[in-house]
Amino acid sequence: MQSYQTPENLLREKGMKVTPQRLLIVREIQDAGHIDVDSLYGKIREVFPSLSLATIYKNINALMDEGLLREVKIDGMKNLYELVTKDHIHFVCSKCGEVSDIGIDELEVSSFFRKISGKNVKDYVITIFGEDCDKCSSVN
Amino acid sequence: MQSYQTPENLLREKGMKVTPQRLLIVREIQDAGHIDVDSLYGKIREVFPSLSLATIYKNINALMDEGLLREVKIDGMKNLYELVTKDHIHFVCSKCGEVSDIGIDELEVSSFFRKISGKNVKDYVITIFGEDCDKCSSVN
DNA sequence: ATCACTGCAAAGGGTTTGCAAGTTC
DNA sequence: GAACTTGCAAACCCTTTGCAGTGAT
Repeated sequence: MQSYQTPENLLREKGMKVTPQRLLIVREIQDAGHIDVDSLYGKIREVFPSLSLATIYKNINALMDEGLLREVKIDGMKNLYELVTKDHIHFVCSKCGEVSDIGIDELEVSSFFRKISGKNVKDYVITIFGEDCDKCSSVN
Repeated sequence: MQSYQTPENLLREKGMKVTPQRLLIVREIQDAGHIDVDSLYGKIREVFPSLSLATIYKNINALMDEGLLREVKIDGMKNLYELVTKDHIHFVCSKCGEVSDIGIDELEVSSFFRKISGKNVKDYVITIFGEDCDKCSSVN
């Protein structure tokens, strides 16, 4: 299963060269779950101070071209990036802005939307907002 | 109901000055349903050739600040803008890129997502993709 | 040895800002 | 007449591109 691949294998399977910079970029995205360009840049520079923003962008684009990475657009936030994994939707905490994945049953969701829209739903992008995020709740 | 207000009244209710440029901007967005900045700029310039892009942006931001306008972010498309109306989700045709509104029952959708996520869903942004759009289908 | 990647600097595209002139209320 | 809006130009992101040098396979 793709989700359990090491970053290195993910890259090799796509025929991408495994450079230390690229490997760390993938690892940091994996660790973060969802991350924006600047935060990623900051983290990578702790290890490779000479790394340039252009390299971040080139890698993000290369990884998206290979289908390993996905862009996540949420209102009022910078674009985030996440590794492509099996079906999930995004939950965003209105208090702290934390984005987390919620695993779903793809067919259940498709058929729900087919029912209410009358359309043959091939794909969907769903973000739900609420205030009961794990992080905030645990701080109460 | 807000949805049936004239553009002029929408602006007055928010205490915004009703200039000819602004009025036309609101009308064009209303007509288009969903429109990107450049298309809007093109349309407005047919009537006001001297209108500047900065004015488009200032108005978009002012209208969003007043809660009259909403930004619609869809992968692979320029940002679109739509007047804020009652609950709907977006259907995007994978063939032609047409974006259309699908009216929904807000409570039904909330409770569906509460059920599958275990979260107290306060809001959501949903885009569904398919190939059976009205425009494409009618051309078959 | 080849092809791809990195890093730098410059260019590009989209959006915002400051200010003077004009408009709405 | 006060407050706001427009239009222009300049400034500001954020992102991409070109190219020379470096590194992976």
